[in-house]
Amino acid sequence: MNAQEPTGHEAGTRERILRAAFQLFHEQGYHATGVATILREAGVNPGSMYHAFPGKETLLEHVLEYALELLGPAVMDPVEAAAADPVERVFALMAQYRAGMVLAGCRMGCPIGNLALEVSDNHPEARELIHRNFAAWAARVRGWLDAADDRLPRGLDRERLARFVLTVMEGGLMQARAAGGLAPFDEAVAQLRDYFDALESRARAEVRRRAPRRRAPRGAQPPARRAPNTRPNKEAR
Amino acid sequence: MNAQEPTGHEAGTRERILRAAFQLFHEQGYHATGVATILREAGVNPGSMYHAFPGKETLLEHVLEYALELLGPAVMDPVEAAAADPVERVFALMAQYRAGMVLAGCRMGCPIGNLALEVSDNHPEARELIHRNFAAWAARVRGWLDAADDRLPRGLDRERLARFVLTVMEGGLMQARAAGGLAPFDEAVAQLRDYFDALESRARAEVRRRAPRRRAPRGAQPPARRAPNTRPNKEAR
DNA sequence: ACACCAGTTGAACGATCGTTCAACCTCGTT
DNA sequence: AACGAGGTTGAACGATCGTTCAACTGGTGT
Repeated sequence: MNAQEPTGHEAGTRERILRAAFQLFHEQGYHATGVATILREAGVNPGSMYHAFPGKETLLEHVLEYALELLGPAVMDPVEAAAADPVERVFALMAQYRAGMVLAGCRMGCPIGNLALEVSDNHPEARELIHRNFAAWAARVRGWLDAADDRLPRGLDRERLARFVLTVMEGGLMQARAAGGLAPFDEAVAQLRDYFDALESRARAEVRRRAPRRRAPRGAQPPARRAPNTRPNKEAR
Repeated sequence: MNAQEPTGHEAGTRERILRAAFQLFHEQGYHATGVATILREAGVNPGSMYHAFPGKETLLEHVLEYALELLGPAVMDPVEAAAADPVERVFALMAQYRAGMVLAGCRMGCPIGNLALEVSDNHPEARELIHRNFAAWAARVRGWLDAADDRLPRGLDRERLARFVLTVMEGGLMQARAAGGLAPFDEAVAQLRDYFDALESRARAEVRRRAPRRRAPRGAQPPARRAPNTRPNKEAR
């Protein structure tokens, strides 16, 4: 498709518009961002933009597709590289969003979450794309939870738990922005950690009940216990 | 201060503007709502509005104060009336927000949460008021959790748990709006219920460890156990 | 040399934005 | 009856909104 990958600072018009719009929508929101600002930031004239995109609404949709493409390489891959343990990856992901908030001075938060509350009601196409972003985010987390299968309770709905992780993160970021500080986010993450500890503890109790006194039942392989203090990253708070 | 309480449909200009603005900000967001729309909905002329409020930004602040005043009588009091058990009040509160979403066709969500992500970055006064709304919300929940003292683990930070409840609700509402359906919200609430069950279970285990075999230690009063299936309201999912 | 066309330019458009203000109405007080 | 104060009226303002379009540029195919 693309002749040369425009990874550097020299990118095509379309890409420059998408980047500028993504950043500005994230910083100020969709309605608060004027087309003129996007054009100035991207160094592009109105005609060029309307040659690439039919209008501002369509631009929003393409920005959301752009965010979906970036989700893996820019968000999830670094987290997987930073933490190997599947459960710790969940909290490394939290730490990464936290770091983004610190860099921005406790502003902005999650670009998708912001747009979700601003435009999803009156814009069906955007709503669908936001939903796809959330779904992709949760699917990646769900993969980690599946990898931690043996440390979680048997009947646990891991898909639901993955979405719950997203729930906690978005809710935590919202309160952090309202408070003007990261304390609410850190506390939400700490509470989530407590919940995960409870889940792992419950799973251990299940195993104990299943194999009560080193008398292994039929076909029960040893549960491959890990060191109890396996927490590579420093806890969020 | 007020000669007669304007509870009925005949209210003063100020009140009508506040109501219309509150509803419209909730439905469409702050930037997407034009002053002209507020005026039309409130049946008021621009001069009158600018006689009551210096401008749109100040109006937003007064709307947030208005929401803070309404939080008790319109949100929390009905929940306390609907459920007596302190923990069930938490989930009755969730059910009330859920009912609001159903009435609105899975739109809108929490008025404060929406504004939190839209304006808190570029509007310090509004940010502070949003923070106060969240704090008041969590304080009320915290009161319930304090009342359930004996059913929760000893060292539990109930203030933090109350904010966590808010976190889960806001995150759940966000995903529900993105999905266009209440399933994500219901699942988030179910997951929160699971967490509360784990907490109550942990508390019971603590009590058991403290009083191992009906041999009460010094100064340990019986923990006043409740019936295990005390769940007056039907669960969210 | 010419046609062609994707892409760019920037002035200009009508609509809507939030806001202003001089005139006006409606009271209670004197 | 005269007055002043609190509140209302609605036309109008400049700024900005998202968008259009005729003219132009640079590169490619023939």
